[in-house]
Amino acid sequence: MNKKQQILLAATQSFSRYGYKATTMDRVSKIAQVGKGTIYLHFANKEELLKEIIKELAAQMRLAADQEINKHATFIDRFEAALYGILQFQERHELIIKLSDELKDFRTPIVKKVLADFEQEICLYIEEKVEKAIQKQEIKPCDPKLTAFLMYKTYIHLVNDWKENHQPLSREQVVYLIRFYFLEGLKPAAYQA
Amino acid sequence: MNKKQQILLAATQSFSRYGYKATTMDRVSKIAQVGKGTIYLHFANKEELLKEIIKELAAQMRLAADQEINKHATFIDRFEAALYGILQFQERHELIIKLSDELKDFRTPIVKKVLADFEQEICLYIEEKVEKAIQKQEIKPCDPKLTAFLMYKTYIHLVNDWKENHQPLSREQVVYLIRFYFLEGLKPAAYQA
DNA sequence: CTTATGACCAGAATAGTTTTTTGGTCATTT
DNA sequence: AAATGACCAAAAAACTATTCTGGTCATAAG
Repeated sequence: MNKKQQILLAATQSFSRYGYKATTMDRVSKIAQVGKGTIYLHFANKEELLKEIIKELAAQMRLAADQEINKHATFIDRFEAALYGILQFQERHELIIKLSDELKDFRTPIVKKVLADFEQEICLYIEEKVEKAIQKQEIKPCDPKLTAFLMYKTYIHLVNDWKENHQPLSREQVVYLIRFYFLEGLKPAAYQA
Repeated sequence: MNKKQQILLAATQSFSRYGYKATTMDRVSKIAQVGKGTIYLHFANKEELLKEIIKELAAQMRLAADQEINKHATFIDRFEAALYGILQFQERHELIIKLSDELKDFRTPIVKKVLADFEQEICLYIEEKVEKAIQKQEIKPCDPKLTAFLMYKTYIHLVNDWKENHQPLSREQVVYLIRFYFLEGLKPAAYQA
């Protein structure tokens, strides 16, 4: 029964473990215990299969963040809560990390496009929240698109890039640091006046 | 006469225009109007030639930044001035940009290493300045290494990555934005108390 | 004797060719 | 109507032949 779910699960597994290129449709059908032709009853092609998985992942992250957000009143608390919500997805992130690594080794245009879409999806989400916060005067006026872009990139740097040459940061540290740099700023209180 | 300078100039030119891989030692010797063997009297090999060029570039940037810094009294002014100083290097940056692009297309370990060294060089420089500023209590206490890392990355994002999908930012905008996000923070004045 | 050179060579990169793999189809089965 | 897997064209990989290039060094110039 529900063959489509089996296929999605199998594909997610294989993409996460072996990457896009090294995942064959044959293998997916084997893992899903489904005829290869069956995959094509549900997905137009390999690219669409990956796209759908990523789309679902983005939707789930959005949902997780929104749920956390609703528990808090002030922007700063909501901001931290949303970050926590997203950071819970550790295993799900593995797919994204695997695809990012793949992009460094091979030049697979499909993977590049899918990841770019994912990035834009997340940035748009952050952008929405930033816009609302500006309207409510919970943060200073700023370019929401640019702010979202920098927040996302900073998040990636703290979670992924920093650990390449240094001790990796804990979830708590990441949340603290983003709050510290984006909300508080480095200027000491004495200078504020 | 001063053959070493001729070689450095020729190599810089060719590396900037064609990248590391596509620059042949033959071509460098031709441009420098020097026998190929002569290059090897001054540089151990192709890698060392690039390294030396990058090292000099880093030193020049450091000097430019320091000179600007000395003209200003407060950390914020010095910070902006140093950024301006570095941003003046437009043409010099072309070498770095070319090498960065090359890294995306081919997997040349030497280029990767050289660029990583360059990045670390700049981060170390920023780190020094941040440390001093903390000591003088011109900015809040923070991890200097991490702060330098984020500042550098943010700078690169604003100057390079942002323009891939958006209108490029002017020098003035970049300086303003780094100041805005790193020093001021998004938290509005009302929240400060 | 010191400095400079470019013909030369081994190994790397590239181009060309053959073989294998794989995304996607569709006639057949369930 | 839903599912399958043998099948095929096209892409990737493996292999080979050819060209290119970093680095050397015997020789030349100063």
